[in-house]
Amino acid sequence: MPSSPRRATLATVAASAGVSVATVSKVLNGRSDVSPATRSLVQSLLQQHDYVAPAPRREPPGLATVELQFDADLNAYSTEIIQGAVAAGAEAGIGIVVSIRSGTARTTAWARQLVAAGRRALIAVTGELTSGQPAALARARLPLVLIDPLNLPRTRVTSIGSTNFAGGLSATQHLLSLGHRRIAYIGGPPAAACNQARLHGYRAAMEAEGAPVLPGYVRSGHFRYHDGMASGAAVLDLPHAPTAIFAGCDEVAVGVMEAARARGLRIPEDLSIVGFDDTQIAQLTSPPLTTVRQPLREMGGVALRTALRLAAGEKVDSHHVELATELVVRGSTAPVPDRG
Amino acid sequence: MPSSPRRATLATVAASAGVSVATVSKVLNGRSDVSPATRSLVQSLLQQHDYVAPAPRREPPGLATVELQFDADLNAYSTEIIQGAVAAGAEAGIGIVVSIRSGTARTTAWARQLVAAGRRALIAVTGELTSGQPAALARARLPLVLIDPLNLPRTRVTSIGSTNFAGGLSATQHLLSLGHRRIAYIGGPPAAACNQARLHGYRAAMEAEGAPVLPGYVRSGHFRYHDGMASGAAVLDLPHAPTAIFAGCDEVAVGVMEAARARGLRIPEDLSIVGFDDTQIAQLTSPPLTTVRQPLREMGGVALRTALRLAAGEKVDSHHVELATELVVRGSTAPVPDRG
DNA sequence: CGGTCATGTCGAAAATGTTTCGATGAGCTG
DNA sequence: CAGCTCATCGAAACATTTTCGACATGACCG
Repeated sequence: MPSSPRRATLATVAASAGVSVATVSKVLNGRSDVSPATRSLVQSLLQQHDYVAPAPRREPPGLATVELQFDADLNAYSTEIIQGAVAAGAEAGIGIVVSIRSGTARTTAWARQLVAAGRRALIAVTGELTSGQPAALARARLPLVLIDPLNLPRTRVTSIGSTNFAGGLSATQHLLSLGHRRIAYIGGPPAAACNQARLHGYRAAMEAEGAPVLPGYVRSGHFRYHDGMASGAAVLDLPHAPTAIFAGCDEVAVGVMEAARARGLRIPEDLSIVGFDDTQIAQLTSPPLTTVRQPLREMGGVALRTALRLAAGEKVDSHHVELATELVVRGSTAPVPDRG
Repeated sequence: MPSSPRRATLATVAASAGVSVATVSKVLNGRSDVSPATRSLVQSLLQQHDYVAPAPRREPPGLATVELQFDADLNAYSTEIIQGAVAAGAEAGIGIVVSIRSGTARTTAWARQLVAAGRRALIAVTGELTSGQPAALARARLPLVLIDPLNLPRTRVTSIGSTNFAGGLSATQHLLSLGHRRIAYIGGPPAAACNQARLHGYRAAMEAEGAPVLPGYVRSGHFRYHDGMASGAAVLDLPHAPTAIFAGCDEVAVGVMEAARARGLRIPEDLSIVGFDDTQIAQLTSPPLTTVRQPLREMGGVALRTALRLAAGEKVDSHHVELATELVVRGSTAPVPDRG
């Protein structure tokens, strides 16, 4: 059949099917008043004629969305990221779709579905990527931005983080400057890049000061309250217990606080604690938590803007951006007690 | 202006603007061959006539979305709601777009924009509605579900809450059963329906037990840490200070805890505290907070499913649904100290 | 058996919105 | 002033959806 110069319309299909235009329209819209026989006839002819919906109507102004995906249940950290992304999205007229990663079946199909649903980009927070996923997303033309990725795959992906090394350094220096020498580090997953950087910052500060990292002083686990409590208990029960603990995140710090209280230790008189993140809970503890502020809202905002630039086809300046951390001194740190 | 029985069409607007249908169509589609004067004239008339795009065409294949709007910065409470809505959305194949309410300019235009962007419904959390807003949303055919609304407008809107009265009752009864008689209530905004219900539950329990509500024992403010600390301080400095405090939410409870600690009071030995919500922070305090669990995740999920039913044109069983609250006893409450 | 009624299919015509293309007139140029 | 260009606008053609009535069919009833 000679390809007609003009695109097929309902009229074309209707004529070749021997039905009215209205009937073809009904088939397209899944109306009920079409007999199954007619329906399937029309459908096959629609395919034969390569019928495609006409004029993609008015592109609605606010349709664009970006998917913000978390790896696990939301917590205080997630909340700050969401807040930042939502605020930046509002400025750009972009909606933020929050999702929680579940058993990822087929990445390729999933990515295509997201694109079809209008997502302009995907921001994955603290996620673990298999090596094939960036490729699948690229095939679907879905830009990817990572926030605090657990692992960095070999392929070039864009990621946002903060100066974890500097943060770990300054937290530890703060404790050292208060006279502490026996300082422990209770961190997160050993494989996580951000955890490693914080740990190295801690080690660097200790080494520079000539303070020894005693055996059992470096712990890992998850960035969760219960891990903090368990690791805190273990460290405090050491024969040479520390006088200060640097926790890998605020939630862990709160767990450490609880372990300390259970042992009758006063904070900060008997034990100093520094957290990391400066989420809302850092201000709710008693005493308020000294912590390394990670600009989580800004990170959410930067991730969104970066994602939009990628979606617009622009090049980004750098594959990895780190925002500055900052030590926030509150009430959970004090000079080392007289008798260590 | 009398609402016409039929929806406004391009022809309606064109007639009232004194231009052709084609011109109005061009304005809608942002074509260039319309003079600025005509364009703005038509645009204002489009608004006046509440023109909404007709037949939502064959729906795009992708996932539909529902807007989840918060009234202020996100906190632990918001996080639970988001989590519940996202989980329920994943099951239904619906994306959750989180947004934070900002200076709402023109509700009507905003609602239309949401519809155009593919939102199936709007869930507003703890928001304050002006009386015109439900009408504007209805005109745009955007179903509305409220979670814990501050005020209920006269018009019928669908809302989700929890049994605040029963929660206030059981929290207070718990304290009474521990022997407390001097119990204060530190709540949220006086006008908020949920706050009033909790307060009345408190009063009912006190009255049933014959325990007097002493002067100054009922405080209001916002549901925030600092309000809790300020009101807690005020109550604890009364000549007849309470032996127990029922706080209107967990964050306020944490503020009260801090005020108590600043006065050298031990919790729970010297002062019992009960919170409300059972957000994540209730488990992070020291001691862990006794609180009234509000099923926030379930509320988020129910709100989403209700919104989807409304969007599908189904009737909902009831305009207001309340999920059950439940007292969760942890470590912040204890029998009244020997010498009241 | 004939009449009536409900139901399922279908299309003509009306409605709605978009696009094309020619008409109009203002402003500019020579 | 003739002639040209260009922005603006609407009539008409188009594409699609919706409404409503027509028709056939079969069930049910007297």
